[in-house]
Amino acid sequence: MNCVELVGVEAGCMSTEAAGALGDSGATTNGASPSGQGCSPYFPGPPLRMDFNFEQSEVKPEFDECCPVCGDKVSGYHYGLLTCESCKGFFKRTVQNKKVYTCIENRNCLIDKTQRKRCPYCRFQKCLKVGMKLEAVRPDRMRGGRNKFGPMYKRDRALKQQQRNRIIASSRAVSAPGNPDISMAIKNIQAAASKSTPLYPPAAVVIRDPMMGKQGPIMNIPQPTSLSHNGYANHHQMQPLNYTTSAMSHQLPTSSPPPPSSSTSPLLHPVKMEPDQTPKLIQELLRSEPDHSQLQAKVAAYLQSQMSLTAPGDFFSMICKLADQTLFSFVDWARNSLYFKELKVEDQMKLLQNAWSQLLVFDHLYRQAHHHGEGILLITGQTIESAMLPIGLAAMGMADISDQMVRIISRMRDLKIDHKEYVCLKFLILLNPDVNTLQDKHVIDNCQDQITAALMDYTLANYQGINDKFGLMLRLLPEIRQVSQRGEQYLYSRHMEGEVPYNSLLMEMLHSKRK
DNA sequence: AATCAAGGCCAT
DNA sequence: ATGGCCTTGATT
Repeated sequence: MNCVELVGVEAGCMSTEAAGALGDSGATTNGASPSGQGCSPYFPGPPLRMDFNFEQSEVKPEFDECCPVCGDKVSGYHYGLLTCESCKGFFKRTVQNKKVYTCIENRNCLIDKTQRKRCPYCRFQKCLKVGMKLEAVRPDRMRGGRNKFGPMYKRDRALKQQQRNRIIASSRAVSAPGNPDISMAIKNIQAAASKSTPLYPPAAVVIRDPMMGKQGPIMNIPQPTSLSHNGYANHHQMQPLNYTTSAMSHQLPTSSPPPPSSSTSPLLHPVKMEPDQTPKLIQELLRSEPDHSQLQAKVAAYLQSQMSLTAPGDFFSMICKLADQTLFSFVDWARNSLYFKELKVEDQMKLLQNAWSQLLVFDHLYRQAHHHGEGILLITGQTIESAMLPIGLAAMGMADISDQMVRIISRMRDLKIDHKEYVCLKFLILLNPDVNTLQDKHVIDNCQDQITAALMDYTLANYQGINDKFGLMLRLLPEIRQVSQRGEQYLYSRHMEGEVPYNSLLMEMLHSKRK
């Protein structure tokens, strides 16, 4: 069919058949190989088999998490929780030798893998903060055996496994034939999700800012915005949503992706250009875009259902829930999109774990770049008053990130990044061949090259007026990455203070950590 | 016998 | 002082 599939077939399916034949003759019955390598089959067809394999390979990967102290790779449970080997040793030495450290700075040093040696004071404080147990260090230094924390470790393991299963279950629900609706999966996961189908958006969706007290709402009902002339425009009529008619009536029927041309092979090397100057590959990529109005309605409905369950004024929790739902939509998009859906599940997981926060940031910034009204535009179509923005972000300790985002938004506006370019960049963020230990790195390399080539052709053909638009666009990506990493760090610190809603895909991703 | 979280060792 | 690897021994 296409390049990706062909590669996949060569690399995987053939060997699978061979393995199957071997299995019958009695070599290794059911995949005695520990972590799905060459013998992990690749099925371009039914996603069910992929999920099956996913479960198999995901039996006990406990240690793919990161150390809550420094972010390094965990080596097991140590003194109460999963930590890395070095923080285990550090904690042991500190307690055994009754060390007393002092901080030369302000007792708030950043502790990560590279800087953990810099300030033992802050490192030890962080150990205690994340919950390492002094009592687990033995006064008598007795070796071996078990301590009273054994059962706790066991419970924690079971809990983590449960969470994984839920994520897997939701993924399966999404990919199950006849049920392409991720919101169903979401509802299964979210314990408190409302059963009713709320109307969108209710007449008075108002979130009050904790900092503002009673002064006023900061989140308003959307007004018809300038969205209609950019890529977010939608060509949709959703009957139940008559509330939005005023906004909808402004929507132009967009240049919907041209009818699926009979030649379904977008991946041929020479970039084919249609009369409208859009490479065929980009047209294919556009087809996996979610319907924006449906997505907007879903997220808004979910958010509304959560309003009553969230403490009034808990601005941060609502934003987390919003991000969580957006994340689900990205996972859904990825799983159904060109290239990605053909990858091995292990690689899919790694790519998503690498890209999730960048996708959230990029999507958010792109939305702002095309929003010319007041305030911040949310995925739900609601806006947050801009007057609140600096205060809100500063209150959340994100003032510096906010500055950087404003600069990126302004550059995106200058570059006039359009929807097709947005889609390409999304793929480029997701299909990052530099992610560690990818099984099919070469395939992803190839995808990256093709999309890059198509994007360059498109941009050169359509934006001759903007000097080096292509290059400048690509240079946005490292900055987006930087913002997303700082965002992750921030989220992690809030999580440690117990302020982030638990059991979310957001947290699952945050903890999945790569490297 | 296997597991795995304690403590110990030692090159860096 | 650090941190990767080794040894130990109660629990399963």
